[in-house]
Amino acid sequence: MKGKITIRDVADMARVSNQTVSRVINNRPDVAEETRQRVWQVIEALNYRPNALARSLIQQRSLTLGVITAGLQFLGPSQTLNGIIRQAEAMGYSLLLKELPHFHSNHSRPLLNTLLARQVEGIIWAVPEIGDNRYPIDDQLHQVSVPIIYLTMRKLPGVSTVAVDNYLGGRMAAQHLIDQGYRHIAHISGPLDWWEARQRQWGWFDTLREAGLSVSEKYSVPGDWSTASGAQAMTHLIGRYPDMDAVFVANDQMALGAMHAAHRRGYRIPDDLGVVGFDGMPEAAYFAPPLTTVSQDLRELGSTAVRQLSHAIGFDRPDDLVFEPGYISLRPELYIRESSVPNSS
Amino acid sequence: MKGKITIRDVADMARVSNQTVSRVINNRPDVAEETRQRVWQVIEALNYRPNALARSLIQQRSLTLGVITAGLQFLGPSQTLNGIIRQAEAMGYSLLLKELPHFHSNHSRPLLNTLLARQVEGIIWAVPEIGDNRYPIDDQLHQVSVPIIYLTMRKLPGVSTVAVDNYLGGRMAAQHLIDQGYRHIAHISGPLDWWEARQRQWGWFDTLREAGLSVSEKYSVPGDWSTASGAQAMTHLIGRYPDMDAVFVANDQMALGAMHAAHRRGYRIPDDLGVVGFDGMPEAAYFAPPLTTVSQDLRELGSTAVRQLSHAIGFDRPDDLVFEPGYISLRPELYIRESSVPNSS
DNA sequence: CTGAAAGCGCTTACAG
DNA sequence: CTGAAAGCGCTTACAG
Repeated sequence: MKGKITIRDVADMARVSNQTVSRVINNRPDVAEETRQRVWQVIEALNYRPNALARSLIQQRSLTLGVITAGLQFLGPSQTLNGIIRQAEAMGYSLLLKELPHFHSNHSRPLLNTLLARQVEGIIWAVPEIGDNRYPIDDQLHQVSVPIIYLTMRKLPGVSTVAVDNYLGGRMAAQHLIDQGYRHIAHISGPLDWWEARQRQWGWFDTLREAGLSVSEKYSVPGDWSTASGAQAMTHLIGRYPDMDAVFVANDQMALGAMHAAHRRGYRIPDDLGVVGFDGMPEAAYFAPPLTTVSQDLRELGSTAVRQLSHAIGFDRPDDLVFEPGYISLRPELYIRESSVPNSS
Repeated sequence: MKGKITIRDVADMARVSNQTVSRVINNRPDVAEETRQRVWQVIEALNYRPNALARSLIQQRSLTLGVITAGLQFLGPSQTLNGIIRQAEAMGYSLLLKELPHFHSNHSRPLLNTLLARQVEGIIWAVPEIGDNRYPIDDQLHQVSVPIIYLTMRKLPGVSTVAVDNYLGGRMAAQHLIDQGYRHIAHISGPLDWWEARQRQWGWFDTLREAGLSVSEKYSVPGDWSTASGAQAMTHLIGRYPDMDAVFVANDQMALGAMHAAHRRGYRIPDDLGVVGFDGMPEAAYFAPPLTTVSQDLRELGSTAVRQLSHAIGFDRPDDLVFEPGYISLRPELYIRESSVPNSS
């Protein structure tokens, strides 16, 4: 460790007091031009960098946001983080990042405490709602003195949440398959302790039922989001549901596995079997065949969360405005490709 | 903002001095058991959380690492970040995350300054080396008072770097295709201003030349890493290199696009055309056909970087040991699948 | 236009 | 075992 240069060193060398240096680095107007110049020269000569910790301490403002994420090795969480960090930098916030050891972890307390100890001005809880992994947070929510924005979970009163409308996405997928003439539409879901997985499943279920098509929970087989599990689920479905002529798969990766397994069993896609995925990963346009998918804009999800959080923090908000917690729902979009458009139709 | 509880509030309420509270929260032994209990009770009652900023200021220790990344929306950077954060949390470090607006950006200076102002103890430069995007950092390296670990770039004296051996990976891919009996092996590279792309290309080139096979820069077409560009590059190659019987593609996503385009042009994979990718993304095992690929462990890359950085910082290092900057090379691994194993061989 | 004093919320010697 | 004093590196009133 080299001895750090402090504001005192600059002040001494420029023969002014430290608060004149402070005025210079904060671009205050009330400094003689000649003094300003001299101070800047010393700052550059010494390569002085003001200590942001000291500044935060006195200003009671850290300009830092905390993010708690999970499963960063997967596409979704990292897309979301990408959106968060972009928007945060654009708004002048730094990001303190924490990751849960795994999706189901309910050891979020120490992570939350670390963030709060470091005086973050707000927190984004970017962990999908799975089972009761959110309870520890709800539990201590009333003890947390900074605003929290939740991502991707169900509506709760008094809580700010941003989420993609997964139920609508499920409906869009199912409706599209119906429109294309498919009548026996199965589902490969995500793990059913995931809120997102259940929403997509319900969208599929409700749409089929409302259309008067035969539908049953038996026609829905869960995977674990992985390509391998999609292949396995498809094999189960083939055994269980011989009439099946289409399948809505809850993410693109499982859809890839499902198409792979169906192909090996002699199904031609889309003629024997229509397939729709979920997520809109760019590679899906190059699967064999190109995959129809319900696209969700997770980067938009992330940046929306940061904007909401900034409002909730309120430094940029007029004093007479009050932040109202609310639920923001993002609309997914259907990308239609070969996998769901039979040649005969 | 609720009025924050400070150590003074706890001290007053527990009728002790603030340094006794300090002793309790830092688990110092020299506190009477009865006092300790009383203080803890007050801490819990007031839900007191020590301010980490104040602590860092006096202890001259932030327990924070800075990470500069780019392109988090892509698989590679987010895998690497995943490895970094895991290891950082395991070692008790928090992470301050910054992202360059795009890969080529050379506006890294403000990001670096923000990190240093916040007193990070070390920095991981997790940006691939592209063109001269590293120069701004090299430029001010001598002014930076904390250790930096670079990821994924060429060897430089006096600089600590961790990288996958991309040259070796290129060699492994080419050698494997030769071993499988292919003789006219083309290459789809990444953008050639990327160091990684050039390394993989050279590995391919050298291996073919050493094997006495015909090889030329003309047989190498660059893509931009995207699936779409892989398809396009393959179309070019088909026109340019009619004898081609195999291709080494510099990442799995372009390999997907390349297989897609080749398939449309009537090539059967692997019999008419052998294909090897790079990265080892899990989905590659489910491509049509399953893709042989050179796998790189980017999470290992990230965690290795954190371990190195921790050594360089030196709080856990005996005083008589000196940290020697060095170059750590990670070995990739070949996953052999259908796309490169002709049925006739 | 500039500086002496006080303080943000902690920890580190130093007394007793 | 416990507390009064000093200080980490800044900024914020307050004088002049």
